[in-house]
Parts: sequence; C-alpha cells; structure tokens
Amino acid sequence: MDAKGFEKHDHTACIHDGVAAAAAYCDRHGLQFTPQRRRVLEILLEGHRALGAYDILERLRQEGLGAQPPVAYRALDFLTSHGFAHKIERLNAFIACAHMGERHAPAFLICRSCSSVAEAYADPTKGDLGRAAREAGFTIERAVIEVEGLCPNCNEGIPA
Amino acid sequence: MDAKGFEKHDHTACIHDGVAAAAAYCDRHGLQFTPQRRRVLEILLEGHRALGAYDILERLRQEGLGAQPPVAYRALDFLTSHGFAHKIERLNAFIACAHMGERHAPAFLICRSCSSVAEAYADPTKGDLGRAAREAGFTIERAVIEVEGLCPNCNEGIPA
DNA sequence: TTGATAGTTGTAATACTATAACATATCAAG
DNA sequence: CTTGATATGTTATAGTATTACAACTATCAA
Repeated sequence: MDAKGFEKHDHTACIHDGVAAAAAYCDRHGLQFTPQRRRVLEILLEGHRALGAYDILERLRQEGLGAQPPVAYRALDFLTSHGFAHKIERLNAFIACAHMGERHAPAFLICRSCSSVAEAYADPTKGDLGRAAREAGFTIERAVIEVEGLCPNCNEGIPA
Repeated sequence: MDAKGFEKHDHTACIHDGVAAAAAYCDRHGLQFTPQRRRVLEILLEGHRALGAYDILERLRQEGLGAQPPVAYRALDFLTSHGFAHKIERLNAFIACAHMGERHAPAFLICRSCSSVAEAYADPTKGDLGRAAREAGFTIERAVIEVEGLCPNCNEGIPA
C-alpha cells in the first residue's frame, strides 16, 4: 500500500494529472467542471495538506473568483461528492484526492508536526472493525479513518 | 468484540456504573469530579448517542449549572482527556465512554438513521492501515475511526 | 428560436462550534 | 491559615457551515 503524500515526487505532475483526471471524469459523466471548481481543486492540489474552507475562500477572493462562504463550500461539496477531494473531519479541512478516479475507501495519515497529510487505503469492512460491525449487525456505508502522528520526515532518529 | 450501544441492556446500570467508574478513577488519581463534570457525564450517559456541546450547555443552563460555552467545553475537555467521554469528529459531538476504565483505542459505529452510536474497538496499528503507516514510516499516535451506516435496529429486513 | 428546466453563481444573513482572556472562587498541602 | 494550583463565571470573539433567495447560464425539446 502506497500512502501518497510524504515521499518526494514530481508535484507538478501531481497537480496536472489530478486536474486532468477530474476534467476527464466530468466530461464522461456530464458534470460541469467550472472555472471555480477547477481552481479550488488546483488550490487543494498545491500541497499535500488540508486547507480550511476559509483559506480557500481567501484565495478565491484574491483572484476575484468569489467572495462569500457558500462559494467555497459549494465547490468543495462538488469536489468531495465526486471523490475529487476529501474532508478531513479531524481538521475541519479539505484535501485533494490522491488516488483520483480509483474506487477507494480513503484513510489519512496526518502529521501533527508538519501538517502534511497522506492518503492511504484501508477497507473498513476488514479487520477488527469489520468484525465488530458484522457482529453488531451494523452495515457500514462510509468510514472516517484518520490517524495522527509523526510523518517519516518529522520522525527522524526516533525509532519505531 | 462487543460494540456496546445497539443491544438492549440495563441502561440504568449503564449510567450508574459509568458515573461510579469515573468517580472511582478520579478518586484514585486525585482528580476533582465536580458536580458540573459529574452532571455532564450523566447527561452524556443518558443515551447512546452523541450530543453537541451546546445541547449539553442548554441542559446545564436549565439546571442552573452554567450558562456560557466554556462551562460545557471545560467539562467536556476534562471528560475526554481522562477517557470518560469521546468526541465524535464526524458529528462535532460528544459521547460517554462505553468502556470506562479499560485502555482502549475506540472506534465508533454511527447510525445515520436513528443517530445512535456504538463504541467498538479497533487497533489502528493492525491491518491495512497499520501496514500502510509502517511502510510509509509514519508513527501513529492517535486514531479517529468512525463508520457511518445502519445499526441493526434500522437495518431490519435488509440483508447484508 | 423559443421556452422550459436543471444547474450554477452572487450575496446577505444567520446558525453552529470553539477558544481567548481575565477576574473570582475554591481546594489541597504544608 | 497561607500559598499555589485548580476550577468557575463571564465577556468577547474566532472559526466553521448553512439557509434563503435572486440572478444567471447551459441544455435540450418543441
């Protein structure tokens, strides 16, 4: 399993590919990938970290793309509901999807030191959690899985 | 694994035992289990569901135990920091701990239909997530694991 | 081309969640 | 009984999110 976000990588490609994948998906599904929505996705893709809705709104404001909270929240709703971005509940903040297009049940690794966030994959229906849910007769529809700790870059010298 | 919260049970005992366990713990550790704190825990223990800080504040207000937000937040901080209650990030709400006193990494099963919440256990260092974290070199310190879906009571007739 | 419809954007107002800061009171230990 | 730590009361404010409604744009069928 690859937890994208901490390793060095070609981040320009990261942005470009992310936008392209979203654009292609919208095209295929008759969704409107409007300038506002595209721009919000680009802003989120700039870093592997979560941004608050008001951080994004501030950027949009500077660029003349919107001034009121609903502008940011609507774009974020669109992006999250189609899987182009995710909300990090722990942070009340949003992050671009790192596995655009793939079906996935995301899990997030949040560094408490540098605030970077990596997206991993964890099937909630497996393991202890899945077993507990089955035993309880609970049907899982959605999972929020967010762990906090230290990323490899902030971890140096501290043995596991 | 027992996911407390959905099954029928002696709920009076639930409240009594919860308060007693917290009181005993505070006693052993020199913590002040003040009337406010006790009352907030009792309110949370009334149901296996999450309450917002302002719901709790409203109750305190009615009972003359406090009127301003910090009153509720302070009590909740106390309860959560000692493991007597947990915050459900997905709901921005709080719930009494269902496994008082036991060391645990809680996971929550949230019913989207009736809003009841069961507390289960899931070790985040195991399974896919633990493997992803290890491979990434990430040190897990804390986990937010909250699944949403349908509880057994809201699930009837719908096969798994 | 027109008109109907669904979807998108602009904006004001408001609701909900949470914390900072500081004064006062109470508790626990020497 | 004094001291230092902890807890409470209160005002103000910061941060997060939604409602409501008006105006605009895209799409598509007639």
